[in-house]
Amino acid sequence: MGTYQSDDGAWDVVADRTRRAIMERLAERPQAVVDLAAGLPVSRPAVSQHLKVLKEAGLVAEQAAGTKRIYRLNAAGVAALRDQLDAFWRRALAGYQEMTDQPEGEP
Amino acid sequence: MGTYQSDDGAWDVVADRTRRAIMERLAERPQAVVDLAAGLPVSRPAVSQHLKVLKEAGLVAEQAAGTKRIYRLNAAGVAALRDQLDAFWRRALAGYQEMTDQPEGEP
DNA sequence: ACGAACCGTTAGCATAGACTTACCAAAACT
DNA sequence: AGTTTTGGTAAGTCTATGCTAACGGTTCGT
Repeated sequence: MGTYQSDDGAWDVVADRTRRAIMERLAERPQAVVDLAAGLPVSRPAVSQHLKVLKEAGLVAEQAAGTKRIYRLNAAGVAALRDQLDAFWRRALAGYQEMTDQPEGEP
Repeated sequence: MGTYQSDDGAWDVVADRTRRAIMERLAERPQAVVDLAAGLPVSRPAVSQHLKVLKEAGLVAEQAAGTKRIYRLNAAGVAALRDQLDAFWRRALAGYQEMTDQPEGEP
């Protein structure tokens, strides 16, 4: 009969494989949608939809350049995401840190 | 026409909200299934199914105690998961670290 | 021995969401 | 002006999966 407390929509954004791949490519260098799609196993519209999600989450920023739109990672958004994931680790390992050092899985 | 390279099934495990909640509760203290379900907005079988996933992923370990089964976090598995997520960050921010310091979102 | 508590599993359902196809708009080039 | 390139959006499909309900099994207590 409990409920959740932390509203982490951030996880949903990075939960998707394709979105993570997009982020990695954009980290290497800012790219246009067509360039991203060329390196991914999905169609261009799919990439566009993912970019929309990433943009709404503040993880990427666009910049028009002729007919192309160059997407790049948004430093602030990425940092915020990292914090949110770190927050999970801090909470998930609260009072558990001491055990993490001595890895005792069942042999 | 590209393809993915990193097979990260680890993300799927933590992608679910309920599973993350279970991990956090188990970090506080090892608990039985019924206790976990009492603190979560889902039924007991749902918790059982999530625990199965977590167990197969090596994130939790069970220990029979009478009719109850006490679940606890598995230190080794949790550490491995953390490493896998960190690997994403290292890759996602390769050659991008220098920008992270100067947060310049569009105003 | 009977009942109660705890739990895993199955079947079935329902929703979310990722993808493709198709269409339309805007900018640049010839 | 017409064509090409780029890309956002809409509509529709389909798969994955999280959930509940129902059942059976095991252990403890009386």
